[in-house]
Amino acid sequence: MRIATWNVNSIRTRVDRVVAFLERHDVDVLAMQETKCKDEQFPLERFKQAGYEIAHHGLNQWNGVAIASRVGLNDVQIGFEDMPGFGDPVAAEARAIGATCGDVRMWSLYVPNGREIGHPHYMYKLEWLERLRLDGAKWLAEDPLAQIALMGDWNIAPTDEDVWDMGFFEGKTHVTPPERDAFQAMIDAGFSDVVRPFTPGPGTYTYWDYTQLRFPKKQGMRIDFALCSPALAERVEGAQIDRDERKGKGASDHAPVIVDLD
DNA sequence: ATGTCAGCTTGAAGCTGA
Repeated sequence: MRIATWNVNSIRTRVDRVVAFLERHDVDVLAMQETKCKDEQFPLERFKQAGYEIAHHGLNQWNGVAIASRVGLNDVQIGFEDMPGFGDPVAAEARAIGATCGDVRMWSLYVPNGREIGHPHYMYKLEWLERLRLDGAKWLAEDPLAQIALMGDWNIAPTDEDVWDMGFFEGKTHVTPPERDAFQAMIDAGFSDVVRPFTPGPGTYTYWDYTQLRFPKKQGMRIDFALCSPALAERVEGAQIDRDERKGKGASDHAPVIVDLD
């Protein structure tokens, strides 16, 4: 089985590219982030024609997460237990959706950006990650053999190798110790980065800012991850980052990350 | 931050978010 994750940065703008990607790579399950639309605006029919079912959660033009599957799509869950909200009034955002696809419990996750160090959104990001970790640890405690894939845009570069220039990120989010600690806590809870062994760095990224010619200059960040439970990690046979999808007109600023399971 | 995007408001250009 082949699973993947991709921050598509608007599914309505990107649907042609996304469906072509699924077919080109023969992907069974895709976790999408930043669909940027409400449920009724999601281009369901295009996926259906290609043979995929969709579970989508979108509340407005911000965030939005989805799972496309051609191997079943069951027990859909919107958000996780005690997932923090944001805003005034505080409300849950469309940042997490889970579904069982074949024998894998898939999650599409869009971790809050954080905006600036010390910003309320930064505190929200850390709290969101902590609650996700607690829920994830609980799933594994309940079933140590659970096959769980936490797929998504984590908005964290876990090591200095994961950004093009640490100097540039001084005083910025995505690289701060509290964010990195929160990411490491997911690893310590039992979810491992199954892509890195197949895509070593330095210079291996999944995201390049649209501005300043970051992509042609190879100035990116590695912030999109597939974190797998122990039982699922054992099944991983390969992984790749499809950098080609960042090329050309109409590209998302993120590249898809693909994982092969036995 | 924005030599870039995307979506919304609104009726051409400004705002938010990334």
